[in-house]
Amino acid sequence: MALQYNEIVRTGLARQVADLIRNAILDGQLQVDERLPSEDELAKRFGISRPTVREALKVLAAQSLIRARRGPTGGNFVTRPDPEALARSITEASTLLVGVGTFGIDEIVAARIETETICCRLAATNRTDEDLARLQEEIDLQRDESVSDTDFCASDVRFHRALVTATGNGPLWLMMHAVIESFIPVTNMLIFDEQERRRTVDGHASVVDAIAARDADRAAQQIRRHLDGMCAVVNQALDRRVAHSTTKTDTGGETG
Amino acid sequence: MALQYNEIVRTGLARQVADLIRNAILDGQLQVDERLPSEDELAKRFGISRPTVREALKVLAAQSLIRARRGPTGGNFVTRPDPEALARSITEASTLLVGVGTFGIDEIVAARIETETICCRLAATNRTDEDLARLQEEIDLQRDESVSDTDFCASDVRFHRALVTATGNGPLWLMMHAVIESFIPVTNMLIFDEQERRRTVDGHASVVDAIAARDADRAAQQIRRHLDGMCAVVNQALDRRVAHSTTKTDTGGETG
DNA sequence: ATGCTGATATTTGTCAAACCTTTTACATCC
DNA sequence: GGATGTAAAAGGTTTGACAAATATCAGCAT
Repeated sequence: MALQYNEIVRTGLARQVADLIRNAILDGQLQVDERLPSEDELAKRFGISRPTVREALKVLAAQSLIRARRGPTGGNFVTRPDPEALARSITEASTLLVGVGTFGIDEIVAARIETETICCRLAATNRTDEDLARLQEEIDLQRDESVSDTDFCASDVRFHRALVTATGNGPLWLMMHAVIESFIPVTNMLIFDEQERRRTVDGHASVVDAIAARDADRAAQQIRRHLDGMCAVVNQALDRRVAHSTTKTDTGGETG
Repeated sequence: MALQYNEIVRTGLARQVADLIRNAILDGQLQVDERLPSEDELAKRFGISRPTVREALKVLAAQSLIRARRGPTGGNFVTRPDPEALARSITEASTLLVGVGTFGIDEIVAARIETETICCRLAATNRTDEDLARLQEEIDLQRDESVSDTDFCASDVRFHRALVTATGNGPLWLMMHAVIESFIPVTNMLIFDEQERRRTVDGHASVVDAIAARDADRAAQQIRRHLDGMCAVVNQALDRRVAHSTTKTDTGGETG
């Protein structure tokens, strides 16, 4: 028989084991909260050492697919997928992407305008009174001129988060988290000054007014006006930066 | 002095090390493509053993924050964040969320309608000729009645992916990927039959016509009509399912 | 001089066996 | 019966070694 050159496995053992278990979870062969065999057991079954098994399990734990508990009733268990945990990890990774200049500011602003318009429409329709109170709370905080710029920006993020929550739409909430937690700060960082604070909070207030009245069209119109205004300021800031950097080489991140 | 009950460290060593290195990367203390100290070196510096260091590194590698290479010039390197890799991991996690019934079908459909409307508007404005060709290619494939249902659904996913790409907006592309790769299949699975195929491809064709003409409003209107129609079919399917399950207990997933 | 070959050093990958820590369950004692 | 001790089970960590990959460089033949 001619020699078979295929099927030599070059991926690491830990990686293979992690993939096997992950697929078992994704296929539903392992149910939520089900306990995996003990690490010793897994090592024996796969014919590899326990440290290697542990590396594989750590990978899955890092992806929040399993969690470990010690003790006689302990072990590694399949975790129920958690939107919040996923949102956190998306935010983290997305922040990193933004940090290295993967996206252009113009793209980010455009994405914000479009997606947040949606949120306003849906929020106007589906909001509860608690959602409204939550939004108003942030506006009140933002009107307080004694809060620091840092706190103001944090409140800005919370405001937009509350806006998404008010849509009552889980999938949308998940999608928007990356935007809110990583795109908003990068926008704010670029444009922020004293004067902008008043403009920002006024824009927020108009939006909430429309949402309170359950007027989807007006809410959409208001957030659009707010963000278009912000867009203009961003472009000004970018122009200034370009003007300043004409003499020296541009070290800023570029759109990939 | 009264006994201080505060904070004894309960997190594992591997976890702590992973967090330290992760923060160093996120803070920019470790640049992209920079090499970490060797595993032996890290173990010595942190005062822990190498397998523990490796568990920590595996966690970071699982999050695509670092990659390892062997050999004299090898080591663990900070990776450039990759939108594609992030999109894949979001898709995987999102699929799992959908699988355990975290979201209701109604929510998913609503999110699809709103977000894909955006995509159509932007695609109509920003599309290139290649984008258009890509979209048309999938439509031609979908018109072929000899392709299997599985292939048809795969083409459906590719169509919507091409739609997002045509917007030319990176951040939006990232956000939409979760929708496309995990929300579309779950919708299709529910409603699919022979008759739907014709309706679907006709809807797609109308959308592409409008995008070809760079008519944003018509594109938005067409995708909305397409998805509203789909929504109706979904509701019918759900009603049927409810009718069938009135005798037995409902085992379906609920909105969390 | 040039180009291949092979030794070497470095670094990650894997293994084995043990010990430590946490947690539960059960037995024990007052 | 309730507090307390004890054993067992499981993950957490350590140690030390060897295996595999791979860049570098000396050496050799052309």
